[in-house]
Amino acid sequence: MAVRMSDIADSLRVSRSTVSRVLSGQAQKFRIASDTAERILKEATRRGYRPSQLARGLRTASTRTLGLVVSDISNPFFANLAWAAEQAAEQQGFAVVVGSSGEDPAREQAYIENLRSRGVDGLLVAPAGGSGAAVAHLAKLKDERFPLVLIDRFIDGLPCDGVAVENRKAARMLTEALLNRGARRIAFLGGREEASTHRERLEGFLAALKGKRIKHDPALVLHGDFSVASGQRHAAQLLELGTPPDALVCANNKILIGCLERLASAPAEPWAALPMASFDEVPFLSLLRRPLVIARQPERQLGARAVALLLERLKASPEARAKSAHTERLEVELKEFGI
Amino acid sequence: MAVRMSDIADSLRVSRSTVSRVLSGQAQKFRIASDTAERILKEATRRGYRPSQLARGLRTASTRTLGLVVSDISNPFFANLAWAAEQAAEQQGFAVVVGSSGEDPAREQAYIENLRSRGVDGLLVAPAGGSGAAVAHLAKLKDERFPLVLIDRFIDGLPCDGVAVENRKAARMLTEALLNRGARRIAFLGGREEASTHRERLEGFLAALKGKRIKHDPALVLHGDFSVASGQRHAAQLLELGTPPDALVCANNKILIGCLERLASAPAEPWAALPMASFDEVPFLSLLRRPLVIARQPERQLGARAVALLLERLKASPEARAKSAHTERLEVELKEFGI
DNA sequence: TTGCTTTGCTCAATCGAGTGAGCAACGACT
DNA sequence: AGTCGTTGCTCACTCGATTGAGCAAAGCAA
Repeated sequence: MAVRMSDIADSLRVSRSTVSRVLSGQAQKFRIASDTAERILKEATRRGYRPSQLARGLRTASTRTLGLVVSDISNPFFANLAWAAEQAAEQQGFAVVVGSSGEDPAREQAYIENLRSRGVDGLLVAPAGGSGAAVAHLAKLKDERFPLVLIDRFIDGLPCDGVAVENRKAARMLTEALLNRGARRIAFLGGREEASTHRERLEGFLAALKGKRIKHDPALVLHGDFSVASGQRHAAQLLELGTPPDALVCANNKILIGCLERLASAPAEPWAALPMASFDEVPFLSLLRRPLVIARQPERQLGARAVALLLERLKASPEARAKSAHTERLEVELKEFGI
Repeated sequence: MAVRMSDIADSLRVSRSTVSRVLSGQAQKFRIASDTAERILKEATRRGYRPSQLARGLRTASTRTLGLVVSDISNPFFANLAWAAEQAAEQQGFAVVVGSSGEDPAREQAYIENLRSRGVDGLLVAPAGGSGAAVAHLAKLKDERFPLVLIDRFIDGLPCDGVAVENRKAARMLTEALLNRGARRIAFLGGREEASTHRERLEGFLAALKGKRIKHDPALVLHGDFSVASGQRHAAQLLELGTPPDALVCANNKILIGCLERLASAPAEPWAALPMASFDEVPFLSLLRRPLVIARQPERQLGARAVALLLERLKASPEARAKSAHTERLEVELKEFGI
């Protein structure tokens, strides 16, 4: 169906090798007459030749493709991350194939297997997280020296290249912003306990309280997953409390959304004007007329740096690939909303 | 590096053909002794054999992969669509590779070329739209009888399988909802003029006005693209108007977001309580305390139906592929918010 | 004329899996 | 003993591109 190299070779009465060399820009190196090269290029364009990446990948063991597995593509944070990664990769002539694990380690593993059998040259993974069996497939990648860069989240005991934000510091700053407003009884609406982002953000939260010598009420520290539903459950749980909190910290945007949705139908006092802090942006937070602090993660930078790290590993010699893990932490930007 | 068929064949002292036949479930058909088959399966599992999709795809000219090109993956509408398509395809043993064109026909074309050279069996495309050169690559696909299903948007003069919602009807219903609230001077905040979604929604809007014998003010019909920035520009433009509108219809969620953001700093009268209607959901619309009607598109159904149509075409014989285009229109669900 | 270099290509193997054709061994039947 | 059918495999080509090795022709020098 499609035009092949041999079609071009045949109709120009040259060998496939010559065509291949011209089309891969090696004409000079192999002293192909510039006249021949020109004819080949012209013919290739005329017939709309498109090389089969399958054949090329099979032969060269490289597809110039990266795999990206995020935990939830419907979260704009990851969508933007994916977009940024794609742009960064494209500049180096690499394509990116994106998959979403839905926070399920089994799906994540299936996706990774799938991508590898498709011959991706390297992987970017925002791991669903966990430990033991849930991350065994990631450990295996590392054993096999398969180029892997973690993004957004890390795995305990798996030293590996990776890029994430300063979660601890950011959470601490968010919490301190609330403390400075006079809050003393702050709740933490967390995500998946297994996720490093959850744990680091919780640590930052606790550190801020400790800094002000405030003992925290364990009933105010909640976890679930990073979903809207989880945010709703958290809010519902807080509404049951005898003594309500006087401020909230949400571990990500979806939790914030769920929480706000649930609180909408709560008694105005004290819930309507409760100061809140959260990671990640959400459309029109500014319209909510609520005291709100947001830690904006630099998605574009995260994506671009992760791709850069991965490409660096790809270029490195196999021996060099065993070198120590290089992890980067990017700064967040704090944004204040509301009255 | 990875385990190959011949590795298994060698260590079991059988031929690669036998291994291939066993692993592809053709053991019965080729009368492979069940003992041999068992040994092969066991060895394959033990060594963690993962077939090379590159080699397989090259040989069989099928990768059991579908390509999906959306116009903006950072829009949750498309993200959900992609997710739904992926789930639907997976059930039939197909994988989906997603790409985002960013509403740029040239990027869209590049993406499609790329996916085809990677050997996808078929394509789902939400076209950036336009006409002439901007859609020539889609027309070419059709000429070549390459399996293609449009999704969300159609192309004028390109009869082609596709799935979208009842845009006209939905826009008309949205507009009528505003008219029933007493609005008489309604503005339409559109998207890309080239997109069929824009045009159909505009038609529905105009039809509703006509139904009430209201002559529309051309100054109230705006277009740009389907972005937040565009929504902001639309709102700014309306703010300049001598006679402000008394209600708004937005062509999609991003325009709605941009518009609301811009209106936040507008004089309360009459902007604060302006009734609005829009396509697509956005988080916590319910919290906005604004009269608001939303046409929710059934993303899951859209994705699932599109995949079903595409797989149907794939199964069809090449001759049957020339059969007339089959387009489906799904119903939207209207949701009311606000006071 | 012989020998060497340079130019400009071609040959053929290779990547990993799929597949039509074929074939040896064995039992059964005439 | 010869023929046939069945069982259980193997052989070798193929997909489309890449690549090391090799080779004919032309140019040039001795």
